Amino acid sequence: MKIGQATIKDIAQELNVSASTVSRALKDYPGISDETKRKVKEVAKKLNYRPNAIALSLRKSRSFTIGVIIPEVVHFFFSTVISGIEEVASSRGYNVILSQTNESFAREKSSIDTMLSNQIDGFLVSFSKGTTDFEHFTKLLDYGYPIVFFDRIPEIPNAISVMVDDYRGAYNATSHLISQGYTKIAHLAGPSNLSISKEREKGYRDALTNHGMKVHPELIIECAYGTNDEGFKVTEDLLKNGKIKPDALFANNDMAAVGAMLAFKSMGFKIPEEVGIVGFSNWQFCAIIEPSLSSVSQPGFKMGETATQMLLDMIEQKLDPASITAPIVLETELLVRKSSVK
Amino acid sequence: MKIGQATIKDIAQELNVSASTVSRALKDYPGISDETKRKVKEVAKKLNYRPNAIALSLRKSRSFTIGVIIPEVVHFFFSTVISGIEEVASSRGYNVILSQTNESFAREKSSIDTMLSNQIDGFLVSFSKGTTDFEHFTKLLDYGYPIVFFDRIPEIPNAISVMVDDYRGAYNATSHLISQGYTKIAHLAGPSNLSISKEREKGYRDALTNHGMKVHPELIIECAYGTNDEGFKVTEDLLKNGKIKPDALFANNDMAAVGAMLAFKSMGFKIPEEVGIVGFSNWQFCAIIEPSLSSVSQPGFKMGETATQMLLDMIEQKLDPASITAPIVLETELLVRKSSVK
DNA sequence: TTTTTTGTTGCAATCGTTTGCGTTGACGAT
DNA sequence: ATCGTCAACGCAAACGATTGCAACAAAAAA
Repeated sequence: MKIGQATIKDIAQELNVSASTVSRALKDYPGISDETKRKVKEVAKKLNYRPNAIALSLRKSRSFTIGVIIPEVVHFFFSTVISGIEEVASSRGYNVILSQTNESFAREKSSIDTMLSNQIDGFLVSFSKGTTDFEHFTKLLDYGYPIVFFDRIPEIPNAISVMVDDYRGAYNATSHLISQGYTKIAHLAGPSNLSISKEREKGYRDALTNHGMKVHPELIIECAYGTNDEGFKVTEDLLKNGKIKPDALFANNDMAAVGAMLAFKSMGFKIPEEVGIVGFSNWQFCAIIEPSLSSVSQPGFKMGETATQMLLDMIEQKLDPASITAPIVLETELLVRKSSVK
Repeated sequence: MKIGQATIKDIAQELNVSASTVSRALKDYPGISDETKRKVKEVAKKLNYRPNAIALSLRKSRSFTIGVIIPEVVHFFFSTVISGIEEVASSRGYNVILSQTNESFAREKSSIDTMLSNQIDGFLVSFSKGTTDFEHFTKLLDYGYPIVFFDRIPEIPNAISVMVDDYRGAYNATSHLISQGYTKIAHLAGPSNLSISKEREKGYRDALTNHGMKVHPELIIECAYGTNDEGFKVTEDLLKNGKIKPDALFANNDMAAVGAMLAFKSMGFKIPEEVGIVGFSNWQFCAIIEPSLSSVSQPGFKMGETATQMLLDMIEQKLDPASITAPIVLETELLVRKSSVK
């Protein structure tokens, strides 16, 4: 009495033909009379026949399902990426199975394991902050298993990845602050084991240097969590105890930027008149807070789309992984709002 | 050369026993000598054996996978729910396959179809705004297919659903505005075909009535999209062309509330001194905008957890759907911030 | 020694579908 | 009458795992 239970055999029985004939008739194979094809299709429709994808997967060792490994779902950028992934996957007839690691290495590994048992056709991965050992990925890559990394990309050979131009985004953001006349620009950096953090910091440093300004290491502070509170605390601490008082700040992410903004405000600084701030990611709230927060927008949706297209092309052998030698880089856009314009 | 390719047969061959023996040995069935069990497990580990979940699904007609149908992923509340779903599912050994409908009825139907072919064990559904015909659900329910609806729940018999107490949330929010001395409270309502919108509007109306205030229909405006811009526009229009000028506003969702807030500000009103505002959902930005936005927080994570627990219990026959006669209602919490305190 | 019991293991079917190959019968050509 | 051709279809194995039943040996009971 279960749903969609009509099988090829049921159709076969009803018409007194063999299962093979039904299978071929449904797929318009040659060697089946038009008459039979007609009848088979008719009965199939009558019985509401729906091919059993599981049986198909078993036969073909293909599941038409891709696995997405992501640190957290409740995150504006990542949810945007997921959205892009889902759009492309479903339009190309693939299912998306989702697993969030909550930034835990152990969960990342076990997720991959269970997905492998489910005969996933390929992986879309943004690894967790806790991941420093990449053997579970390299092993798969060695076997030729299709994987596309996005946003957080590993430093391993032959890995296919899609990223945004973090360096240039950070460079532009910092240059913008400089052009506005701010002179002592601090940086709230991200976790140092993520390449995106390093790239952003490098962009920040190079922008200063290229504009003839000095880089003060004490103005670069790592925010491991990237939360509102953390941004507030480190900024407050910097203002109270630091030797150099910054008059601007470029943050690795928007949440930290907001925290910093609140800290500056609570210490009596006026934004943007006295202090300029720029964030990264362009979360939804950037436009609606007071003052509105300038930010580097990342094309999350496009990243999801691009990564998925590539993965599916690899799965369907339309794309040779060896032909991709460098990460795909998507451009960012600096959205200048009130928080950084004097 | 594919990964995880070692099958039960490979183990069997290596030890010169039959596949059945291996299967039983791995599951510690009685009737297999300890010696054999030991050897089998040893070889299994050596070959990195991983049971093929697809083959298992076919055999047992169970996929240990649940399907989640959701209007959109890029939405704070829904992403929170997904997070809760994922936590419970993975802790109980289930996979989550995700599909977003983008509020389209057609996609909702086709998603369900493909998931059915994938032998999904059950559904977690929040249907789209475009859904008015529920036959695709009732048909499944009639067959005893496990479904749990969340947040947006249908008015069909025997449906199991989890919702938040929208009525009480709205009632409390409105009462709070009244207690602060606001007298002409407007309401930005949600799409009228969603029960959550109706409940919230009802809570708003009842709060007014019970406090001896009149309900002015011209102060209730439907916002079909619930966006920032829409909230801004309708509020601006209300202030410019409306007969009654509101001095407070309760919005069906936070985005619209922010839009309204910006509209009030742009017309020169001071918040909260002259105008009080309360939103719904407690999006992340509520706490960081200026003034911070009072809002009714919905337990999204808990909703995901609860719905998933129930679904899995139904799937595993630990819960008889017939024993659930009313929707499960989760409590909301009114978070009072600056936007509504004179 | 014969029979029964017990402990281990294998055979084969099953889940739903696909597919290489063999079979059947009709028909035209010789 | 015999052969070859061809269209139309069926058989059976395969994908990987599970499981009822049968089989077989050795050990215990008769």
